[in-house]
Amino acid sequence: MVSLPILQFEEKIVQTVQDNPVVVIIGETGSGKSTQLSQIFHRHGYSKSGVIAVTQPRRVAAVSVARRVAQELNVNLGEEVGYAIRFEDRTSPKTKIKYLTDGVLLRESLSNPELSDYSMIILDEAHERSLNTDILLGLMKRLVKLRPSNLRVLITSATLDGNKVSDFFMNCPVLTVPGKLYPVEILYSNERPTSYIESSLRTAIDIHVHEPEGDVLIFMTGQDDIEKLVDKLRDKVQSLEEGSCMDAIVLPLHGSLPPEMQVRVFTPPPQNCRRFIVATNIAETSLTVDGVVYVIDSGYVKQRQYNPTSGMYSLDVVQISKVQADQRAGRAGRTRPGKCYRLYPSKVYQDELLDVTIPEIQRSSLAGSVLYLKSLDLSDIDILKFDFLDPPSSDTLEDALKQLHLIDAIDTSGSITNVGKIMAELPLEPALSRTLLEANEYGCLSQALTIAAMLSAETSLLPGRSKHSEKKRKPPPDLPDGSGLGDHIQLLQIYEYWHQIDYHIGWLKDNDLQVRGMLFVRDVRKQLSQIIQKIAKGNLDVQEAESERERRRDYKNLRKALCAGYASQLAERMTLHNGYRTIGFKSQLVQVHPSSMLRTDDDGMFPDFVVYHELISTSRPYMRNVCAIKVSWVIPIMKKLENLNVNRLSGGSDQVTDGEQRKSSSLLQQKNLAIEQDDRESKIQAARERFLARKAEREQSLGRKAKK
DNA sequence: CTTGTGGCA
Repeated sequence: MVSLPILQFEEKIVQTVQDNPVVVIIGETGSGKSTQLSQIFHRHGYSKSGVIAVTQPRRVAAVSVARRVAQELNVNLGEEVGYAIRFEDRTSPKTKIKYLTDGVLLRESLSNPELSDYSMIILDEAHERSLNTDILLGLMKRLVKLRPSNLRVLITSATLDGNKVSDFFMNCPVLTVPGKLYPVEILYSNERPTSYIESSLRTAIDIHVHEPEGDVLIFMTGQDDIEKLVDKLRDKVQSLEEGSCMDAIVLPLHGSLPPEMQVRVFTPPPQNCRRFIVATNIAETSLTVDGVVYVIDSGYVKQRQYNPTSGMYSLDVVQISKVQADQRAGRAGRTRPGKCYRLYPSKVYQDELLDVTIPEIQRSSLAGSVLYLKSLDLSDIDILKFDFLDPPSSDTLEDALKQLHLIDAIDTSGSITNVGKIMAELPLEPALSRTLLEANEYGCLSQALTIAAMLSAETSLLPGRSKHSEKKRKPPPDLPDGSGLGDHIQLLQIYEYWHQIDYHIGWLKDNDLQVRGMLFVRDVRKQLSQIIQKIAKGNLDVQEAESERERRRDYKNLRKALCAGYASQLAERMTLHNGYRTIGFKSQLVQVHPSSMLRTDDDGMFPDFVVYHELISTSRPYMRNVCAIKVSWVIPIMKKLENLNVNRLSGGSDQVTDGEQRKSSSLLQQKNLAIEQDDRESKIQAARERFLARKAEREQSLGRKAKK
């Protein structure tokens, strides 16, 4: 503990912080910055005038670091040293050092914009550049001007962008604290491999045969590649001559692995046995595997990116940045000197890899973040000019404004509305928070809460189609089917059934539903209910009786509420086939994702209009999680689209550009088209719906009986 | 006719 490098710099750090409102600390791995900085300033009296806050990008980190600091100070966790993460606040009035996720700090800033409880805010791991960290960086820049005398801000970062952060904070001082990593020898390939699975395999076996003991960590891009390599590696290791080298264990490691499989990497291997851990970038920062001496770095990573013009996400394999490459290499030097095999030439590292990873804020939809910033009521700030360390493109900001306007969160001049203010208080995507408010008007809040919670679950809850299993798929054993109306309704029905059987875990397992995910959903739903009750200052019906629901099997009100929430995520079916054209974004042809529960009518056709939760481009552009809606609900949204003026939303000039004019006239055509369709098909549509509803009811009651 | 890098309120 005493040997932590950072303690040798204590006086220097304290002195610098005393003289400067913002200081950047470059602390390499093992410097002890996460546990020591807070204690240093606690010792020097900074906790007398307020709490010292340390933010972490991840919940496990906030908890584990707080635990360690409490131990080192020999106090009970939750008293002088505490932490706060979603669903769990372990702090008390005695708390002087508080570890929290940056998401929690953002929420706190909503109710107390000056964050007056804190005398010092330490943004740890800022180089990871999470969306939340980036917003906090912008807020901190304002806050130190508001509280120059009684707030100190520390930002920890990586070597490669310390100066950039310093520039952002008016050339604040940068202190570098060495780490405690052992040297890592970097070995490059002569050329880029044609298949990096094969290349990883060769390198791994080479290490196994020729290098002394020590575990091998291999970075791959995703689950598929990991499974392939794990299989090949196991085969190869088995085929090696008995006694020619030590034993080997091959372990996969990625986020969709069940927790009990993930923790296997924490049990040390038996004597004279080498472990190969084949991992995604989860092992870059989130999980630290002890005993790794060799790292194999493919040089690639999977990244999700957002296209603001089309509203479409894609998951692409891209080259890592130098920061990531260095981070990966560092994983080999935690216990003793190690080696890192980069499966690309040094020239690629030098010339092609970006210095730092493109921050998340430039790769995501910003509707939620923009709403958040608007709700802070920073009167002097035009959102397009908000001072970000790396500003998002104006396309992304305009897209966010447009989406927010379509769901009534901001008015035509871009100011936040009362509806928007309430929405911002809910920890949800704007589409879902808007749905909740609308559902409350229609008397189906309880159902909407469930859907919002289900869609908040980070990973997919439903069973995926396993590839190696037989092709004919069995109908899902017990799962409801959304009455054919789509995936939102199915998610609702699944949760409601689980609720009825008292959250029985066995039922989840029997139906391949993720237990962890569903428990998370239950927590989220509870939290959302509490927040919305508090906002309404009254008794909202968040736990509607089952008998009530039974009478409305077509979920009409609920679907109407979804339509309001997803006003910017509409699609219209093509006349002759089941493809859809998106409305609102640059119009594109998209398909209903094949996993969807949306049902076709007797002619094999999907509904004329749907809302979708997400556009994702994989093998083709798909809508994931769709819900059938009626054309009459769409008309008012079309009208709004037609009158939309993005320039005004962003507080710019009122003049309509040529481009805007063209856009709105084509929207007008869209609208007319929709009305024609309405006339032609409304009767048929009504008949279909009645039919579907009846059929669904029949099936529902049949399903129930069969179970009993 | 088929997706899931990693996080967070």
